[in-house]
Amino acid sequence: MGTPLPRDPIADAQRNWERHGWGDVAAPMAAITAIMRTQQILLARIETVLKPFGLTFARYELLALLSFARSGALPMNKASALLQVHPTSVTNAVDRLEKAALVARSPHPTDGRTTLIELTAEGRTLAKKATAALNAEVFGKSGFRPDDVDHLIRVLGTFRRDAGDFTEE
Amino acid sequence: MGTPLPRDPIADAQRNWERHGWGDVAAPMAAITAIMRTQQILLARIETVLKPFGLTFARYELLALLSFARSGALPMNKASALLQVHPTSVTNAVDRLEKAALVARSPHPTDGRTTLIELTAEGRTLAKKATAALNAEVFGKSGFRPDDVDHLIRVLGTFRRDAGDFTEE
DNA sequence: TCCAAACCCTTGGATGTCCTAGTATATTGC
DNA sequence: GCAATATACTAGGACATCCAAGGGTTTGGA
Repeated sequence: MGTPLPRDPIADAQRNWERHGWGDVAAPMAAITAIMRTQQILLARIETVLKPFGLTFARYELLALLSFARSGALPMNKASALLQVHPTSVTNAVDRLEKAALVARSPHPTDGRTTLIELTAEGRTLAKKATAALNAEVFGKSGFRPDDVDHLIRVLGTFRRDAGDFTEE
Repeated sequence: MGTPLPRDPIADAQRNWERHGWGDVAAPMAAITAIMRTQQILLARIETVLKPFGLTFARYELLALLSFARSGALPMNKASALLQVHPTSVTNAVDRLEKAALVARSPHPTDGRTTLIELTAEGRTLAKKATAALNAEVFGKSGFRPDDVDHLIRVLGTFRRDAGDFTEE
């Protein structure tokens, strides 16, 4: 957003940590801070691409998830688990997507507690277009070298498994 | 975050991308999604550690930044630039920190447009304690292997530089 | 059978981030 | 010197995320 800084603020922070005698954790601190900032940059790029479609990243993720569901519908709690966000965030996203006629709520046939979310034809079309845009403008231009991409997937995959995201492998 | 999933949802998404003929961008998509999720996990850990201090990550970052400033005070716009967040986010954070008597606003001596933020004694003490807690509970237990930490710092550093965060190096 | 515990979704509140103005102060150019 | 432009902060609104709490539904043990 603003002008580029003359120096890397995270490298400066790492030096500050070392200068204060926290050298043993300065590097992980820098790595974690870098992850936070990278996420911010990537999210901004994604939101920029999605804006013309009237979508935010949260809503896009839900549309994309539904578009890959075999039956075309998912229970809210399943979506919450797969997207790894709080159930209330799904409620919020579905409210807005439903208002835009991109998804529809329907009662679960056998479990009265559960609500199913289903893509409308319009929602499926928009998901396809938005995905094409993201692939072309963000994922296809990530700026990461292919080996770095593989390394990120491996390292962050291990981290997420250890953090309790999933148990496989 | 509920129970761990049986399978890695990001690996599943990558397979879905490949199945739909987007194999050329499936890996970057997975890496970027993993960064988003990792950030979410790390932020949750950080917020958990900071909660007993009555701090959020945004407010902690500001306190930490001020505690490293030589003069002990920084203009708001400088803080905004160094933290790489929107000026209104700094206004928001300062409002709350000021209400908690951890920082104080003061007019800039020569530039009437500028407001300086300064740590109070209380703020400086709290920043020190919060940093110690974060070092012990989060940065010291990141779960990343030392070589992976170095790799992350390097790869994400390049990414941030290319994204226009800074110009050095 | 029946009631307590577990589960699912929604509402309301707190935070944070950004954007778009709007106000006030500085700086620049004629 | 004064008007036009630039800069700094704040106000209000849109979104997203989480937590706590509430109401409806199902399940399972006494």
